[in-house]
Amino acid sequence: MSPRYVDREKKRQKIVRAALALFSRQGYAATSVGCIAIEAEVGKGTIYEYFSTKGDILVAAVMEWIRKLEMRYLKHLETIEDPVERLKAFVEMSMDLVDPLDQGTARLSIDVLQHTLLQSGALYKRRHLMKEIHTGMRKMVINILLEGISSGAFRPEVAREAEKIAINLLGYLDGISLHYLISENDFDIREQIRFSLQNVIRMIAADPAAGTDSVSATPGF
Amino acid sequence: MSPRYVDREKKRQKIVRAALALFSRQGYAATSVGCIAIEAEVGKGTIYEYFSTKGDILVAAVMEWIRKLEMRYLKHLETIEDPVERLKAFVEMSMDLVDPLDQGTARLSIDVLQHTLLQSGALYKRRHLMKEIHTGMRKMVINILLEGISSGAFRPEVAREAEKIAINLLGYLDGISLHYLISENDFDIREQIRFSLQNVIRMIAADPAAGTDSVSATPGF
DNA sequence: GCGCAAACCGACTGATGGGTCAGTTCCGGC
DNA sequence: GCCGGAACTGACCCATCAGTCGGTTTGCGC
Repeated sequence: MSPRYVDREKKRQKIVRAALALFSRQGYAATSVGCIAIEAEVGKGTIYEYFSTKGDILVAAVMEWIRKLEMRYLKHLETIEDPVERLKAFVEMSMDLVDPLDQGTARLSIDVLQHTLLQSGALYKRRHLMKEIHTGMRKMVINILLEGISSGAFRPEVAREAEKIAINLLGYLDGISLHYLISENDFDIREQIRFSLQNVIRMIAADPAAGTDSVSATPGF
Repeated sequence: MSPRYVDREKKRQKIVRAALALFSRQGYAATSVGCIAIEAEVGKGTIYEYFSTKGDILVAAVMEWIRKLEMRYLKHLETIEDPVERLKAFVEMSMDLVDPLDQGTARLSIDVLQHTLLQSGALYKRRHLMKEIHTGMRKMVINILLEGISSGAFRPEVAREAEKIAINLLGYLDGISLHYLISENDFDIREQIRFSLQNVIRMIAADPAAGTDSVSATPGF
């Protein structure tokens, strides 16, 4: 009575990773459980030893994806001292997700949206997870702002509006990225974001000149 | 030899409307052609007298949806003279699509995104249509800006950046709306947009006081 | 009222794919 | 070496649904 040993957590990971790869390549709907099994090099039945429904695989895959992204953000940001540069870095990382036109990110995002908003979606009953992710990102931005205030880089009054600024910034980044994906190369997303960020920084910076190079008096969003 | 007469265009409309209602209520994937037939009060076979695939129905429904939206925008905007008010009205209309938490709009938008971005999507081969829609909206905003400049409400330098401003504004509106739908009531979208718009207006207005009520010196996005 | 073709219909088909389960393999302990 | 049970497997089951097709209804012209 000593059963065969196997690192279940590791195998689970393998399945999740395979699923994530396929979801981002083909989308959730177009990926069958059989496909995932092949990609993960296990039998289809085995999948169901680790997950009870296809939807559960999606949930696990999405959490894995987000977790990695967050780690990347945090790791990169903590190497940067200057608050203004930090804010720029944050924005740039978001851009990097889509700018070398990466439809994988888009496909994942859209599947997440769909399954969060549809009653029949796999994430619908776990909307709180999505909320928490947003809250996490929001806190990241708020932190940058508050630390910028502490260091004197941003104006103290910013504190009062930090949350609003964060919410708007995150909304903007997602929105412009989506539009970019649809419009393909119709506009230069980096220039758009630079333009926008420049204005944000000019508004929140203690030193009005902080708005980087070529600070024309151009108005902006 | 005189066949039975029927207003094909009208019946087609009926099907499209039924489909649109169901798509916005349940999403495209969860809506079967049989369902559409019932909602439209026709036989399933009849549907295929008017459309050759389910995807074609989606295309028609989306175009109908957008057409109506655009009409509503144009009709409402032309009643407003003042450029600042016009810009505000434009933004407010966008908000009205989601604020009394309307997930129908979201479901439609997401289906559109999905089918535009996925190779297997019904709109993939007609991405140009989606682009054109974006271009149309963009032109609407640019027009407001340019007319505002003509009338002296906005600063002349705005002209140079009008397109960038429009692109960013539209991206922002879509993004913040999506976040709002996911976060449910986590933030006050109207306040967020008011905050953002206030700053935009302050930047582009010729008269710095145009930024409406309570123009604190708060920075913003 | 009759002929005819357009319009309509819903039962049927074929394919797809999520989920199951009976059987097999594997491994550690004795 | 053989027992037990966990781990694994893929053929199978079954629900769903897009799309088809043979048959029916409708209403205009004569």
